[in-house]
Amino acid sequence: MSEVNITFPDNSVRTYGAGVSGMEIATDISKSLAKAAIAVRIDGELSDLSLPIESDAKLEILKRDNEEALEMIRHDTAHVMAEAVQKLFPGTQVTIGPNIENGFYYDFARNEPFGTEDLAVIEKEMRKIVERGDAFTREVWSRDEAIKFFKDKGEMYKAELIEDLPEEEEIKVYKQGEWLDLCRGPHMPSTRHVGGAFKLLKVAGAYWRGDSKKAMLTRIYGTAWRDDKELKAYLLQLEEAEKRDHRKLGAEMDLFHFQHEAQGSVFWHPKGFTIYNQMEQYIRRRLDNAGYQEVKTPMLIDNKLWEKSGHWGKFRENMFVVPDEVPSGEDDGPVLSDKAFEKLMALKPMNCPAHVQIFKQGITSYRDLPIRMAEFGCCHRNEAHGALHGLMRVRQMTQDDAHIFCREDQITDESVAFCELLRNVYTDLGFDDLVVKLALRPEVRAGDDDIWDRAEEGLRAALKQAGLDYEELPDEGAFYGPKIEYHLKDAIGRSWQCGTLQLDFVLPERLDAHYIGEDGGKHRPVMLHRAILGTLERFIGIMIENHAGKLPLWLAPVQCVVATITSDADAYGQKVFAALQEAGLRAELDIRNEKINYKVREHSHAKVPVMFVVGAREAEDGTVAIRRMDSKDQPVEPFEKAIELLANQCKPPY
RNA sequence: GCUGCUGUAGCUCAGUGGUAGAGCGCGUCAUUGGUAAUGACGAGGUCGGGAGUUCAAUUCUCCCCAGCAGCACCA
Repeated sequence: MSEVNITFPDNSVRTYGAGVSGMEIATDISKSLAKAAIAVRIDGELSDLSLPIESDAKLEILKRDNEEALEMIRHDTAHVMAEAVQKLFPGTQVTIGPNIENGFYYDFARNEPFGTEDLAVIEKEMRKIVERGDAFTREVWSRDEAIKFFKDKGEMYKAELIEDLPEEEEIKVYKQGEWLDLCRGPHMPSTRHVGGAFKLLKVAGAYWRGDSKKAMLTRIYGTAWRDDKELKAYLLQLEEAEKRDHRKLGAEMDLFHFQHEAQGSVFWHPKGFTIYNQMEQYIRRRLDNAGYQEVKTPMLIDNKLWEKSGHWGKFRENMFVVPDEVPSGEDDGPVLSDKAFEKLMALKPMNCPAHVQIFKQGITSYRDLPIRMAEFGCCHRNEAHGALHGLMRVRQMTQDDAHIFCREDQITDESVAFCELLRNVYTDLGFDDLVVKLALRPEVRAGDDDIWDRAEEGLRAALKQAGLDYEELPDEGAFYGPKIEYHLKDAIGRSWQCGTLQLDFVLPERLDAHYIGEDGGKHRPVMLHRAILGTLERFIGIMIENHAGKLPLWLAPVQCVVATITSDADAYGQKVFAALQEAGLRAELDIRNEKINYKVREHSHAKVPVMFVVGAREAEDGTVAIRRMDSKDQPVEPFEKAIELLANQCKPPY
């Protein structure tokens, strides 16, 4: 019988008979290891403990405390859930059940969708299956056998999955007792290894293969951990994250609201609009300094321009269309005539075509390029109702938009400059952990490959020079050019695209923009569509969640509250308050007939960063007791000094 | 838009086939209190909208609307 040499992580080598399994090796080393083992890594690849090893290999025995264990626990839990569901709800078809961050889901096809109340029942059944502790055993089937088996069982989705697997792929199924599932593996030794630290979290609809034209399946989300302590910690983290929800904080802090008469559009309250204005002014300073010129263009534009720009063809279903007709003033009868649809206008969903119109006024020389045209453009997009989400996804939005008109040879420099500007802004605003993606040429595209090569290379060079790590997304670019996307995460880990840089060779062509080149002839400029924040709405939403409402001083709607302890200090409080205002700070004076405890509590809840508490002593000495959010310290300083210090700290980062 | 869940006072929520309750908030009065809730009293609700079943609907049924989660789409 031939032998295999097994090399362990500490470089020790043991020799076994060929075909030895990971479990046998673990048992050979120690009983306790065999008990704790959940999988092996053979030459870097995760594998089942039960599979025979036929040749020399590096081997690592994985236990529950390995990083990969969580992945396996979750995946195995998904299998257990699928079995439980099929047992409880016969006729339900299984489809796919991958791991996701912090958990897993499994999509099921069933005529009657699941409700939330089913989760507890399924969970109970799952615990029985775990308790039963059947071994996960692997089998390799022939393709035809597998397809026939699943079709006979009425598992049409599984059969479809197998049919679509590449020819060379082995068809593997994993059994746990009577139940089995098509699966690539690996799995832990038995269902008992799943443990008890799992919880089903929610049900939701999801399209088969992510295609809205295909069937809607029911997805069940769950989470699973090594032990109850980890599970509890995760559930607590979810709860904490919910408290940071910008919609909740927006209401509590009196920043903004939404109502059905204008769904998807923000009613900014004075405090919220203070944040908005500060952000806008900050970006304006940044843009001014970076050589941008600000413009303002119409919101309501004839659809003839949208036809020319291509939006009417490609973006119409996202637009709000308005008839260009004087509505009837009669109380009864139709408001609009039958002919109303003949003359249409649309609320702009983007600013680009309007910017091209400004570019086209007069004659532009190559010497004028690049032209960086900025607008805090108020755009409307007719988003699907289900897409709307607080400030993150709205129907009326203001972009910190700009279009850079330049020559092709300026693309790289302009892109680099933009990436650096964006990085500086994000750093100012406290985002260092952004995710950057580069969306590359899609199948259907305009422009020849040579231009695309240059465009993509230009963006890669820009990202490199800006020192940003990024992920490439093939096929995801816009039809007119590649784009860089900057993503930020909200409190519960949902990722939102904020900044973007898009190269466009198409729109200048469609709208016939040109400049006069060195050679005296007409040339097409290239357009760079770019936004740093993306939209003020979304970015402010992200800011609120990122800071849990405790915004940096320069953005805080109220920077300082002067709170008096007794009415004897009211006059002095007035004086300090006036001095704060004089220093340009956003201040409030609280001389209500309330106890200081009450005032401190209330302003703390309102997330006011600084309170100046004044009583008889302070009035006497000309001082203030400074109380900062989340701090029990109460240093006492002369009020002029305290204000000077605070004014310094309230300066915007740029 | 699709699937599921939810919709009671300004907010957070309880509750019932016989037209409603708590806490916070709000108002009035008293209280002048040293860093996260002073006390008393009071006002406030066509129980999301419409239809149906019923002697009677906030409660049961259906439709609509909105919100939430996810999917699809996207800044």
